[in-house]
Amino acid sequence: MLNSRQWTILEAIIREYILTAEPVGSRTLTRRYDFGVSAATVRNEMSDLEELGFLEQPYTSAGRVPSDLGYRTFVDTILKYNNLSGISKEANNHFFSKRIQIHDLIKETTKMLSQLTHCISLGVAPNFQNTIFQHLQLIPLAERKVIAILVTDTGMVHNQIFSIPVTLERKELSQISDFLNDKLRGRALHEIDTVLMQKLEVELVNRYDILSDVVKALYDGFFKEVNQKLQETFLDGTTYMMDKPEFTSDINKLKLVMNALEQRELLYDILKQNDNDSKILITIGQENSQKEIQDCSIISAIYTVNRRPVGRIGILGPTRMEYGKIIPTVQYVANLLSEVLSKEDED
Amino acid sequence: MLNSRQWTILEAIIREYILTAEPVGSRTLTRRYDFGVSAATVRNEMSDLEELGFLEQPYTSAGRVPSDLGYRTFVDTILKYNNLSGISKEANNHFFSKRIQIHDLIKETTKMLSQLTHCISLGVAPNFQNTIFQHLQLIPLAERKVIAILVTDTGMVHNQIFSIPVTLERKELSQISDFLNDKLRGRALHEIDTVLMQKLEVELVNRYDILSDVVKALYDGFFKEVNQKLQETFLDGTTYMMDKPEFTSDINKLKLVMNALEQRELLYDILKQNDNDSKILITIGQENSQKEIQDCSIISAIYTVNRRPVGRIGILGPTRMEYGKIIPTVQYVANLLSEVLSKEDED
DNA sequence: GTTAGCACTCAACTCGGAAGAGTGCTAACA
DNA sequence: TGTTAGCACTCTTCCGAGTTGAGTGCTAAC
Repeated sequence: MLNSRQWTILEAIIREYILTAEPVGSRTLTRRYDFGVSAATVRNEMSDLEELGFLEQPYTSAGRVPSDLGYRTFVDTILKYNNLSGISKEANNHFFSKRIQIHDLIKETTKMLSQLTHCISLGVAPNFQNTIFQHLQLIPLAERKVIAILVTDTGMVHNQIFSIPVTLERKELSQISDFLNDKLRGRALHEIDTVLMQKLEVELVNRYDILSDVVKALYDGFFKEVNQKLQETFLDGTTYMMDKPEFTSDINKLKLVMNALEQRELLYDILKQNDNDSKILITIGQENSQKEIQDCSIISAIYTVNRRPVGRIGILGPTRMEYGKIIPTVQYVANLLSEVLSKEDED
Repeated sequence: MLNSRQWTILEAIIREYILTAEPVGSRTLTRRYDFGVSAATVRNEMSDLEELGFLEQPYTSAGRVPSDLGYRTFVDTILKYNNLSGISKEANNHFFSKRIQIHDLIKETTKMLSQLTHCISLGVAPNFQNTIFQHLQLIPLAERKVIAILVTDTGMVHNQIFSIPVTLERKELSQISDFLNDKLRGRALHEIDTVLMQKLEVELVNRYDILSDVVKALYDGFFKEVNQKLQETFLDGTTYMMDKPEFTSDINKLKLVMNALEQRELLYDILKQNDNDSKILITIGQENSQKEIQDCSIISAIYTVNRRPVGRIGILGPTRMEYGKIIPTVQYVANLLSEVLSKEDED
């Protein structure tokens, strides 16, 4: 589609614009890059590239700016030829050495990611639907209040407080825990559905009195599909955006983006979208379905626990970003996180 | 110190400035308020008020702006005469009805607070040093890994994963849990100090082998003073600041403030400072020890669990803020939170 | 196909003047 | 003696005109 010279020029324009955030003109470009042709020729090529949709002109007689399509082809190319400049090795495992709680771990990881990329970092806690039931413990908390603690194979700990119609002794609760542990240990959480729970409920009621409530509460709290929506999301590095010219000029743009991100559901959708196998996911500008962030690009990567994909971590920044550096950084950090999460069991 | 007319004028200036964010001059003031004297007289009074330090002049021949001292006296007066205009009753218990997890509860509460006040809201999770040990449960997680779950009287659940030199069976861990529960139930967490733990350790070692590690890990994880520093802090509504003229004009100011608040320690210090009995704490401008936020005021209130103060929740905004409305709102929300936290045990 | 040259465009900057809000001072008044 | 009207002065803000400079598109020549 594009000849080699057009490629060269397009790439140069994008690199230049990423650096300066200023529309780039034919003159400046030929001064800094040697294409073996004059500015006039470059001018003609740029005109063609605009016609083809790779470039845009903010106004007549301004320089050119890459369009979403321009960025997209740029990104596809560097991904294809793996033309990714090495990432800064600032990312160090030291971060991870002490932390063990998943919650804090993801929090710290997103923080690190924003520090490395100078973008807003996003993260979502592991989807525990894919993890495996290991142990359940019911503990009386107060009159008719029980806390249920669920431990999964990945070392994640969830707890849920709920009310039951009668007060139960520690011992009775233990018996129920034991019963459930017996039946459920080793199962993936998503296997634990209504059918299975109802079956258990029936068995239980034969043994204990009014305890369908317990089972119901557990099901609602831990296993129900809907709960995925409630999964915790993380956000960090918003202040970095205040250094980006695209936002400093118009604080309202930034406000829109921030407001959008503060809605947990939206953030969750962003990180959940297209949750397919593609390890790294890049959406540029208008490719994002959310209007508010159509001036931004998102780069996210899957992280895994014991090779099972359980969540995403990534960054959001202006479409003008250093894709060549940021993409491998996101990938690297996601890998790091996967390693730490999978290693948990050793040591 | 100030005569009645000076008070009236000072108050009018502050109200006017809070509303408009513009320096207020004698002319505009007399047009909108009737002091029974002319603009010239007001001018003289304003001059005096400036001399006394209650007002400031951005530049010669501009209007006057309240100084920190001005705001301070204003706030003290409305506090003294309880001249607080009622808060919007938007704050509804509905928010609270479903949530039970403390973590989420504080999160939602801070969110609500920022929505009500249109300021950045701050919160710190309950200080569990003041809460009472209720139940400890040790559960094996994996080879040589144990998870400890601590439930306190306020319904807070803490968990901590740690390694031990040998692998222990569920039963053995249960025995240790039982032993510790027996010894520690009913004690306030801050009572559980090195001395007590060492005593227990000695007893334990007589019964089980190498288990001083367990005790040590528990101590480090739950009871050590230092852990207070790690207490979770919450922050919400930062986007509201982007509507305030004092920040939109200079985005760097906002960046400084945000950067400061993103440091957990600093935020923690802010909410911990002067953690005395004064239920509501107001620091205005330079009264804040942190340089970055000396253009801001902080209003925070203690929240309690069963009448024991355990944390603070509050807001941060530009010194020019609607003290008359915000102070009672913060107070109200803190009370609401206290109620919910204390009620937990019923229902 | 490439290039040099030229006319044209448009944002960004600068400068000066006018407007407007405000002050401080002085002199008169009750 | 406190209050007020008037006036000169100050300083920011706004606006418009002129200038600059980077950039484009077109044309004609190589």
